[in-house]
Formats: sequence, structure tokens, C-alpha cells
Amino acid sequence: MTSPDRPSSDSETAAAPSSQTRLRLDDFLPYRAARLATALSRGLAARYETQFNLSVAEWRVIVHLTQESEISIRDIFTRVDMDRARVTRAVQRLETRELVSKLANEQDRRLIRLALTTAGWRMAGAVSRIAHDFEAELIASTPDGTAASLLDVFDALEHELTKHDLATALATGESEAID
Amino acid sequence: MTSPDRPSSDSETAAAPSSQTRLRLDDFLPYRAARLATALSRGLAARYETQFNLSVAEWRVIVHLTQESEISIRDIFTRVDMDRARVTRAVQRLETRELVSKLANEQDRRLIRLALTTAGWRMAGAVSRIAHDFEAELIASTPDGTAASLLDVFDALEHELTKHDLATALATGESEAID
DNA sequence: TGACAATCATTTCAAATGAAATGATTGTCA
DNA sequence: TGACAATCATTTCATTTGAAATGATTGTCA
Repeated sequence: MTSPDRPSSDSETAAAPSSQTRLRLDDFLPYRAARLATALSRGLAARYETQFNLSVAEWRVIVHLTQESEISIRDIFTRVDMDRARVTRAVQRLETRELVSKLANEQDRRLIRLALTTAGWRMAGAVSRIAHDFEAELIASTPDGTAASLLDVFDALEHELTKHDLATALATGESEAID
Repeated sequence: MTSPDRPSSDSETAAAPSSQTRLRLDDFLPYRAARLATALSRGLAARYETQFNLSVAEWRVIVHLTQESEISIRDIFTRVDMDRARVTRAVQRLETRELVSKLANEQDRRLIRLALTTAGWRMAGAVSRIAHDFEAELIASTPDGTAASLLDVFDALEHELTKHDLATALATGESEAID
């Protein structure tokens, strides 16, 4: 902490430049997306965390296993925006609670065959209903129709972002990260 | 890992129930928002992280100080979706690098007066331009006009979410968290 | 066949995170 | 005034995170 009245150097407080491209954080898309995402995550988690004792990662694994069964860890983390370690840990906790089963893949013993157990399916059903209701309430609260096109805009934005990824990867010569 | 051919108990793999409310993760708003947010964060960070050596938290503090000066730690974390510890740490790093200054508030010595230094303003300008360009490219990639209404939808969703927060807080009797 | 690269799940390790505790200061009210 | 609650920034501590290393298995190719 520095003395307030006599700044210790001239690099202390500086006045705002006159004509500056000021960024309004509340109108800045990436920031708003991040803020919305954490709010949504918290809001949804509030409905299942205490009731079912599930983390976000565990929840995603369960829902993903609802859609495809007999899949591997890799199948999940390539599709679900989590890194391998996070998926591994979520699956470990779920296996301990006997919500998912891990069986060896005989064709390729490096892989694992994940599936929901009976208890896992039961929980997946309850959790899916909660999620559906939560989403329905949210969509109902938006000006009509706007929520419907939301995912299309998300698609477009994500598509643009992966284009950029490729461009920078090529520019920096990270060839192995592309193919 | 369990033997693949002879399940050790009947709680092992279970078949999918016939009529289930299956949740498609790729169409589920909270998940898509989270995925988009991390993609946006990574995409933007790729443009300033290495160049300016700024974390997301530090970036947010800098941009916020662009809008209001002479503010406290509290002013930031109440507006910027970060907890107090994260803001404190970001500010510490920025002060070490002499990008922001911390002066005592004489009226209330519990508070701190944060401000950008000359070097801080310079970096804020460069970073703001990058952010603006990044956002402009993104918006240009969406079907016309849709991006414009995006923030309005975000507003509506966040508003609905805070309503829920209040409701659950009241229901569980957390009166001190409300006022 | 056998050496070597590639792929998968897991573990390791350092850094980030956030809830709660702490110390300093200010407001309140008997 | 003085005791006590409230507020602010910081620190502590346990947990989470993710990049990189590891060990096991499979693919490739001389």
C-alpha cells in the first residue's frame, strides 16, 4: 500500500486518455457469455447438487451415457468439452457410487466400456426431468422466439471460433494438433 | 475394472428404459452456454495471453478500471462475477507489474483506491482494441441481426435466474444473503 | 518377427479456485 | 464513551483443475 497523498513515482495513478476505445464489459459478448454460463450452471446445480450429490462433470457424464452406451472415456471428453482427467475422475466417483459400470473392451483392451447401471438410469431420468423443467422455465422467460434461435447463433459463433483455432494453429506451425 | 463377460452383480450394466425423457446435451442451453463461454474465453485469451501475459481475471480488472477509476476491490467483485479472493489476487499481480496503483482511501481506511497507471492505460488500450476486433469478427459471422439481440436474451435469462435465486433463498430461509 | 510410434486411461504435480477465517477499520447504539 | 456488530481486504486451507508424465496396449513397418 502506498501513501495516498504523495505518489511514490510518476508511474502511479494516471488520468484516462482522452479518446480511448473503451470497452463496456457489460456489453462485451465473451464476458456476458461467461457470466451467463456460470449463472446457468449455478442455477441448475442448485436443483440437483444437494438432492443427488452430483458435480457438473458427473452430471455431464451421466447425461452423455443416456445418449450412447458402451462408450469409452475418450468418446466422452472429445464430445463434451471436458479434458481427459476430469472425465476420468467423474467416472471414478460414479463407479464408486455404482451409478456407472466400467467393463473392459475385449477388442481393444486400452478402451473401456462405460454404461449406466440400473440405479444410474434411475438417477439419469430424475435429473433429466429437472434439467428439462429448468430449461423450459428459462426459455419461457425470454421474449418470444428469441430463445429458439439461440442455439443457431451459438452454432455460428462456435464454428467461427474453430476456424480461428485452425488459422492460429497453422500460423504457429502446430501441425500435429490439426489432423 | 470388472470382468466384461460375467458382471459381478445385477447392478451392473442396465438397458435403457423404453420411454425416457432423454436430454440431448448438444441442444441443452446451459451446457451450450458453458461450452460457448469457454470457447470464447480461449479464443480471446489466445490473442492477449502470450502477448501481454494477462490472465482472464487480470484482464477483467483492467477493463473494469477503464470504466471507473478510484474504485475498491469490492466495487469490482460485486460487478464483475468474480469472488473477492480472485480479484485481490489479480490486483496483486497487476500492482507488482505496476499496471495498477493501490492507494489508501482516507475517508474510509478499509477501502482501497485502485487506478490504472500510465503503463496500465497503455495496455488497456491495446487490449481493448484486440477485444473489439475479436467481438466484431464474431458478430459478423452470425446471421444478420441475430447477434444484436443476443445480449437482450442474455439479460432476460440472467434476470430470470436471479429471480430463482431469490425464491430458493427465501424458501431455505437465508435471509442474510438477500438484503 | 521385433522395434518403434501411436493411442488410451490414469496419475502426478503445480497452479487456480473459492469458502471460511483473520485482522483492521468503521458504524451503531445503549 | 465504549461495547459490539458490520464491512473491507487479505490470507488460509482444502479442493479442483488441467498440462504433462506414466504405464499398458495396439498399430505400423522394416
